Amino acid sequence: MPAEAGQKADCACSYGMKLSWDINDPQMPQEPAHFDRFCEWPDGYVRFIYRGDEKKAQRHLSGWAMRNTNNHNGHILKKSCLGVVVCARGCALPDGSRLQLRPAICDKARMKQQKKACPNCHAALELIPCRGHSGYPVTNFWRLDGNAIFFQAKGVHDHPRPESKSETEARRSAIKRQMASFYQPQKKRIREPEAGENQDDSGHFDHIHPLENPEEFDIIPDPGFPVPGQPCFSFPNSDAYKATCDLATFQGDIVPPFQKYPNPRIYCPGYANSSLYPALYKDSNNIPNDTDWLHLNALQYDVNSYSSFERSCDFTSKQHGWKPALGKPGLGERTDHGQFQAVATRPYFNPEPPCRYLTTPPPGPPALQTVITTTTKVSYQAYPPPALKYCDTVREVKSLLGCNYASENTQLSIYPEALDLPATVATAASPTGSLPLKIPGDCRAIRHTLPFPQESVPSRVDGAETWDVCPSGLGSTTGYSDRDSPFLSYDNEDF
DNA sequence: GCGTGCGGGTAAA
DNA sequence: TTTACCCGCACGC
Repeated sequence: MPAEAGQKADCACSYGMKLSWDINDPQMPQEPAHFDRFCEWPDGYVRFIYRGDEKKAQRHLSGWAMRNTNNHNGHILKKSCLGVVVCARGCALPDGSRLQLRPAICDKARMKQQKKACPNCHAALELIPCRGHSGYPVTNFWRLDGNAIFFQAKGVHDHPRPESKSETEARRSAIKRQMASFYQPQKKRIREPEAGENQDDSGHFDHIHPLENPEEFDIIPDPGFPVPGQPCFSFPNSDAYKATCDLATFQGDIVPPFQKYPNPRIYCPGYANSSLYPALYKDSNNIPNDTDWLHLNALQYDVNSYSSFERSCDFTSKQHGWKPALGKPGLGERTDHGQFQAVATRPYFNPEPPCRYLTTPPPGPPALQTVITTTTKVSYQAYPPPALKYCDTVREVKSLLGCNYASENTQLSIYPEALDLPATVATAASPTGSLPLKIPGDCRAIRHTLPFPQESVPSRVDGAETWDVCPSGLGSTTGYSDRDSPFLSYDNEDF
């Protein structure tokens, strides 16, 4: 374990974070001596430098459902997170996990996707928008410069991980294969006398009732919170697989009778009157009025990934007192800690971790003007490099995290400079060094590492946007998929 | 059909 | 001016 932890610790401090640069810089680090391993699930204010021949980096891949965002900058590709699609009821799957689908990137496809029913409870699906960056979606920036691909993420995903792209693609391809192979015998049976007993649609479901839990076939079982004993599914019976596949596929085309529910308050009782509902919640007035809903989802959020840190350090978070928040919608704590904008605008998750350390919540929309989130026609200005390196104090936090490495096969990149709460003014990360870069909610939101008993306030370094908790590299890329193995299943392609 | 990248355009702050 | 976001288009798989 020590060796493993050490390896992860080495990866934790990405090379990109060691160097001081910002995606908006007019001049990027030239010919980096090292490159980072590709991180499929970047989270937090992280930066990576990938090799120019890194295929995944070239494709700007991400486990998160990122869509292209026009920043009117041809040199820097900006992508924003779409969030995750979940069951509106927050139904629990047999394994205790939650439905966490990957939002379709295409707007049209996404709208279509949201009209589908939960494969588990047939309730409506809901898109949980990402609000991890001061109330706005987490943004990722890609920039090709020389022989390196620079990546910078801004924001902390405040939602569970969706199904990764690779998983989605694998599942879709599997579905196609299975569909092709399944319908052949199906047609044969229809022609056979004994097969004509029930061939209509309703009968179809009756046939496959034992498998009417297609949630097993399209589930992200809590990516950051592996359920012991059921990391993946085993289906010795391939026929059952096929049947379920078809079922799920058909279900996906069924418009549920209760496609939407009429009570938006269920999303966030504390912010029911908020006019800051995400744009993607244009139809948020159709939310299931299910008293369990909020609890379930709050629980899900706590259990899953209410932040990158929990995702990577979930066990640690419990060990250090976050678990009591489980199941608590957090209204009281919201009151105690104020309304964190990023959370207040998105009522889905328990905002406790991000809020816990907020002191003066913004009464209204976040001070976005002080947060550089895009690269729109950036007016470049030279700025002095930071005096300190990012990882100077990493060791300290690493020690804090030492107890949680076993929690997940992901790596942690902790950049404690951002843990410095008072240091909400950063200069290094800003392309304009002379311009104080205030990091309002988003920076504070990631200070959820502070509950550690060994809590210490690392000396401020620089670059408030450099705090990083990233299940990066092989840990997330391989371990996550392998662990969860949701794509091993067969499910509705529409999901 | 969908993902992806690009770019025009608009609204809000 | 900055930023987010909508939309359409083209291209590739």
